[in-house]
Amino acid sequence: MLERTHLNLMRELAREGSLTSAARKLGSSQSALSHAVRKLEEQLGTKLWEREGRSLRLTPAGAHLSAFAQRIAPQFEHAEHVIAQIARGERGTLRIGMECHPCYRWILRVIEPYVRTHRDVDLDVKQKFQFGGIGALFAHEIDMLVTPDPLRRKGLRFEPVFDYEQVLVVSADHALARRAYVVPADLEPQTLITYPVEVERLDIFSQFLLPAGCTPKRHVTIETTDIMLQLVASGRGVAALPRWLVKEYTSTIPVRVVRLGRHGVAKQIFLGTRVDDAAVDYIAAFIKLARTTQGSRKARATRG
Amino acid sequence: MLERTHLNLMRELAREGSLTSAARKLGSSQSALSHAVRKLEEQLGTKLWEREGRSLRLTPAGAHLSAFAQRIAPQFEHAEHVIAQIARGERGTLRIGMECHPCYRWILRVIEPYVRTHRDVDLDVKQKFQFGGIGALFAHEIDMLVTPDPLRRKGLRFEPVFDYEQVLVVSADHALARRAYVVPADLEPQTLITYPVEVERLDIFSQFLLPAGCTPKRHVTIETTDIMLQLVASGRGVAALPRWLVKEYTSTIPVRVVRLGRHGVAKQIFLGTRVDDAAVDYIAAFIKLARTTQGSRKARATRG
DNA sequence: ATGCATCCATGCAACTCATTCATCGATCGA
DNA sequence: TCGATCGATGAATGAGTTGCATGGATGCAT
Repeated sequence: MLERTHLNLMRELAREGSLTSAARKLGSSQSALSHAVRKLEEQLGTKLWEREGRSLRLTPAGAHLSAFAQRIAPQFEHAEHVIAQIARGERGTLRIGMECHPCYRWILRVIEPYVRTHRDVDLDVKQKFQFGGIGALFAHEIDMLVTPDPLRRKGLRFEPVFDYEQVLVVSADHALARRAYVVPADLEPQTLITYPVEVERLDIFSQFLLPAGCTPKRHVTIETTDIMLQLVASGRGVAALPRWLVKEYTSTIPVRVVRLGRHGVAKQIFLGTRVDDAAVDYIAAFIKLARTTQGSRKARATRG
Repeated sequence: MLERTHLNLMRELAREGSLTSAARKLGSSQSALSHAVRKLEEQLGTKLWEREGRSLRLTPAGAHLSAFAQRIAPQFEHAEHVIAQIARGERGTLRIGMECHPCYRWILRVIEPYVRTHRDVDLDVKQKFQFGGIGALFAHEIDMLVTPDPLRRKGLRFEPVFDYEQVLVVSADHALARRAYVVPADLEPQTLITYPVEVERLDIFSQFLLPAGCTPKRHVTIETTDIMLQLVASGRGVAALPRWLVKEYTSTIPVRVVRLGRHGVAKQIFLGTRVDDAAVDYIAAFIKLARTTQGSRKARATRG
């Protein structure tokens, strides 16, 4: 069978033109190479070199094999290099999973500087998981889960990277627009607009309305943040979104934000990873970058 | 060092998902594969597979290596296949060298059907040689020499494949146009047009004029047959060309051909090859095809 | 023409390395 | 809980590779 050693042999022999010098280059003996060529020729059933005086000349079959070696051998070397990089955690694929709509928008702020400094890391962002984000993490379907709901499990690690406040969004001329804060009962006559996910995963329900036993008059769902805010601005309903996310739109869409409850609804974004990957450089680097990115814990601390 | 066996191992292991079944496919034992994986992992300095219950899962490094194997292993198989074809003479590169202008035109007739039946043979036609056609043949610069001047040398074989007659070409209204044949002295008042090669290689000189001690009034050279015949047609001179070659133009250019001497000047085209290559199928096939191609010996024999 | 340096080929001995066998622990399904 | 199956491991075996010594061939220089 054609082996890699044969490729190196053919390549060096073609380059040097003699067994003796090729042997020197390959750190072997002339005899070993002579034996090797002979054996390979027997295996392939054809001469590869024709003895020409006291040097060698490639046969057509040898020329083909030599060209093959010239093309393939460097790929082996490159593959070994890349695998060494992966082994050192300098290169890899970071597959990020999202479990909340606003997370996507936030993670872009981290990804942008990350891809500039980690050119050898391929990024892959997924949003749908058959068995939920945690399951995808366990099944190695993704390497990092961006979520506001950490679920402590053995083998996983969740790191808070971003504190934010979930607020109510209303139109500029809404009756609640000038209130310091709203209470759950204030939302009972309202139409509530949310992303189309299970109610249990909506903070406005799980952390605000349901504990008080309240429900809005109507509940409609919208995929995109843009359109959601357009509807809110036109007075068609109210929504609950991260304060920082709404801030990105207030210059173009006339909406106001109001605190949910006297003390507000505090949220965090967590990055979930497998503890096995704690030593992987480029994953640790992403978490570190996320922590120090604008709008993260640190930035907010200086603001508060 | 990453070897081809490792490629097959990774490929089969990734496909089968278990050492045991991969071992069956590879005709080896589970133990051998286990040892091999372990050793490879030590060499590369990284895990390639993570034990998952009682099956295996690829690590990032393993996934990369597996993808590499998936890409490269088939190329090895293809290379072995091609080399086997070359060994059987079913595939190769036929480098043909030309030593005369009309040869090129004639060889096209042979090449055309040849490339249709020998799709695995690359053809290469060259016309300039540092040390002459014979030298190029010896130096393996070409594999076949098309020439009217065979030079018997040890290690070379020349096969006549085409008989033709060299004739004088004159304009339709030329004084010599109606002669049955011309003698050397007839050309002394003429302007002779030839290809731009050494006089020794021009049959009209070496086989007709020089033996009789004659020279034409003027001697001019032209690269292309087309223009040469145009000049002849306009009465600017006479030329000596193969009869079959002129015949290809007579329907478009008004010229006449006249025999050179009472018995004509007979010529042959030879295919020269190295005797070492006599067993190479596709070279032998070319010679055989050349012999039976229209306008060759056989065809001429039927013509009488 | 002759000697010398250099090249490749080859036989044999030594050794390296991959493979196998036998066995163990772990896991999964019945 | 038992049995089947999977991968891991250690020791022994043997095939295959390597190196040494040597011989024959070739080309260059004297």
